[in-house]
Amino acid sequence: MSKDESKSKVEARTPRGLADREAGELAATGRMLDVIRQVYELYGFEALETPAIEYTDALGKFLPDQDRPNEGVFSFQDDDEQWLSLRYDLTAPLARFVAQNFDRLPKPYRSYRVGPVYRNEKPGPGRFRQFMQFDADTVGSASPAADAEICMMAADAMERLGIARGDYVIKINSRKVLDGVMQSIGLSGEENAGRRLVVLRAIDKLDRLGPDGVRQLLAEGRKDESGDFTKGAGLDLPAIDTILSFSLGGQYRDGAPAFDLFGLLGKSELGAQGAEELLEIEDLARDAGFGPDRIRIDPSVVRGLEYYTGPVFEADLTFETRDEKGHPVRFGSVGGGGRYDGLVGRFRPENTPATGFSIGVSRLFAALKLIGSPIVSARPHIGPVVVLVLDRDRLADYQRMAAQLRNAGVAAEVYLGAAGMKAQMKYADRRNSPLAIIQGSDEKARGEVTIKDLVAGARAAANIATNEQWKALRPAQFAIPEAELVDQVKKALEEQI
RNA sequence: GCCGCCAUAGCUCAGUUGGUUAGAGCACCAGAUUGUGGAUCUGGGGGUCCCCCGUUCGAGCCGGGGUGGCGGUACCA
Repeated sequence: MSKDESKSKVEARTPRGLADREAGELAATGRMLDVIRQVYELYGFEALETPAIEYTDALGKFLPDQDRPNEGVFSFQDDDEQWLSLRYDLTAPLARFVAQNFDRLPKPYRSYRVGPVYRNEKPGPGRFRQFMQFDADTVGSASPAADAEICMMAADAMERLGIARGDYVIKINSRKVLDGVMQSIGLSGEENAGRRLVVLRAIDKLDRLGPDGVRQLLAEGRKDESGDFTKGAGLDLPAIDTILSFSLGGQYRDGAPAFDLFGLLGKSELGAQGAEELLEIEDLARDAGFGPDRIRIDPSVVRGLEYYTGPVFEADLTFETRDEKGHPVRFGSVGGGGRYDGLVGRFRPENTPATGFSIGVSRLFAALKLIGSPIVSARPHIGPVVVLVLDRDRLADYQRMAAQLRNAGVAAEVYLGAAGMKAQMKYADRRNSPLAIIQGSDEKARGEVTIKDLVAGARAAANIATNEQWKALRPAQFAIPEAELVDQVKKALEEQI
């Protein structure tokens, strides 16, 4: 290759924030998704798939500036000049689908969907620009029973995935209650919308920053250890105490909240209504056997800020793990959701109530790995049986052997290439093949085939010290009559398990 | 977005005050071994020292700017 050519070669690389996933992880993820799917279908939810690309306005985003993609969203223009975007969640496309097919769908419409979503933002540890979500939603029911059902389903899914009771909790809160609390400290009305956002964000950080950090964020602001300053909400002391006592009051005594929900919300009709809905969800769950060890009210849950209108949920893993510095740290959220009564209404004359829950698939996957759930345990991917090519002019015979094995349901391939036998064995090894099929001229003359058990062979190799021994032993291989190939291969495969 | 750290072979890293043709281990390929995965030995392939500009007789090394990666923080539908 000339220098010029090497200079013009393309560098093989993945775009930042995107990753390849290989056979082992795909299989493990697939098993995990199957378990969730089974749970959701038990609850009567049906599958739905929508495209990864939607019209930008259907996703609820404003049009991007000319030739500049919208903040956080991958967007581009179709040849009819309409703006398209890659979906950034699975809820907005569902709202579009329901609105488009409103008359023929049963109401309430229960459905689930799983797939990649895309966000055009800075990737971070465990954060990618393409990642998988698993959503379930009920559209067309305003009843707290629909919310309770979603929460119970999420709890069941956690347990079926091998997360022990007590190691997870579905926390519920209500946007109405949060708004009610803010009304009670005088933060109502349009003019305070910005400060309400700051307060909500501050509450959301209770987990990570603790009460003191949140106190700073509710007051003037907080400087983090990198020196960056986050401007606070500028509340006065009594208001801060109200927010904190509310948010911290989540501990339970004898199954009842340890704080006076209604007392606090006495001044707010909206807040009282939200609280009643929350208690009803909790009652419904409890009657169905889901106690506060699994589903409980937690006033510190905030979730996203954009479209939730009532109850919000969060699936939290409560067991402790250790970060790279050895500090104990809780795993935290693996999913969340809530009621979004306004989303479908963007497309239709009247609002349609809806509630849903979304699982962050890769985060949950990481959690299952951490607790050693067998569902995601790494099982080495078993490759095909490899038929070695010793005599180049007998390729047809080797192909016939592989075909016989495949017809009997055994994954098999003929070695492709002109390499020597040693290289072929190395190849089979790298493929993690269970068996190699060998028929050179010696075997052919006797009407035989040699089957080499690569798993047993590897085990035997560990005890062989010298090259002479290695040569002499030829471990874990045996000759069989050619006609018995399929039966003997199947037998050898069964013995490996 | 803001703050910090880093960038030399596929991977992990050496590389002297700035001085010839930039090295090691691992990995990869081949031979030793007529037809056998491991071990051992021998050999081989593989580099825009992230990019550009500058300083210098001379830059992997010094200076400026950029890009990329990592970490923190903010945002998170």
